Amino acid sequence: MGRTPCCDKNGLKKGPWTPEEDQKLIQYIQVHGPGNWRNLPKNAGLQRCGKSCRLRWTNYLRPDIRRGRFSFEEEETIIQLHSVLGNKWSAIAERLPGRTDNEIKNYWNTHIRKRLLRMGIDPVTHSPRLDFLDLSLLFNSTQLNLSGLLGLQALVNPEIFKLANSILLSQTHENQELSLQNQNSQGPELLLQKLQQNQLLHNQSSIFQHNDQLHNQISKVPNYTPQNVSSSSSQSIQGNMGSYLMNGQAFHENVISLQNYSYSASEVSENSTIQSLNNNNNNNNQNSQNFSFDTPLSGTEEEKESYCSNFNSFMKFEIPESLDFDDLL
DNA sequence: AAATGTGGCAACCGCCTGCTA
DNA sequence: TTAGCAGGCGGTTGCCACATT
Repeated sequence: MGRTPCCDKNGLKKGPWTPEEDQKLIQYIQVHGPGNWRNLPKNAGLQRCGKSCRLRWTNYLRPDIRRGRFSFEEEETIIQLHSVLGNKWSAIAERLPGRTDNEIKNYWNTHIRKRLLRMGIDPVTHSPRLDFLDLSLLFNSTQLNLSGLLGLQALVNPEIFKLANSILLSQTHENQELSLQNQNSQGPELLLQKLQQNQLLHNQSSIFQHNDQLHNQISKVPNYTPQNVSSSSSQSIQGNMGSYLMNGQAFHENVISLQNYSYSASEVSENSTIQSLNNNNNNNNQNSQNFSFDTPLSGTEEEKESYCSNFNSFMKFEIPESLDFDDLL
């Protein structure tokens, strides 16, 4: 009838391991090898549960464990794998030699997750967050094409948004040089000039900023009135901008520097389960017709964090190829 | 200098799956 | 056949160190 219990939990020690206990465990496994965790504590002279021994060995004492700071490559790998596998830490750990699932899980929760949030990326869906953004402003813009631009790159690049905003303000003041009638063909050039003038292209570390800052800036854009949004025109501008930004810089058009880092809303389930990556942009038009923008301005933190999955197909977002997360902080 | 807050991480908890007696 | 355990896994907790007030 079944196996006998692995251990009698009464009287067994819990809590942090002492160096002496570590030494006993190491010495025993060096002689007998890992495994048979049920009998290991007794044989090794440890007052620990076999489960605790296994955990200590696999997460800390194993000789092949790499300690220390995660490299950028490791971070990138983790993000990529997480976008595919979700919280399957053991599966992710298999692809990161020397790293344990526990270590990766901790690193995700304490570093990467927070950084993604600061960057305006939902760590669950790996899509942009617009938590506090009043999206109606974007859709109601009189500056159709520019608003499309704002809704794309600018959502993760407040500097570009500032620039676009300044253009709008210029137009408001009847600055003919920045006539928005020419935005489709000349807007990107003007933007580029502005960008270069402001040396924005040389300030990679300022690319991502907090959403509330973005929201504040959007609020400054004057005189919005309703107008349809053409995703194709948005794509056009985005493409141009992508080209400009890519020119000698660290952006990839069509996203995905942390490779294939682009999703569409239709492929993100309601419970934020990651279902796929590597989506092309063909779904953008149809997806943009099916949105429900119930901005959770008064929702819980979790709701706010998971919000935005519906917004993905409206926009692409980009991550600098050589982005160093630490530089963003 | 002390109190309080925050972040990082090791370890535990509880559930699930597969195995075994 | 099946009850029940071992091992594995993800989520969570709690301690400690450091930062801030």
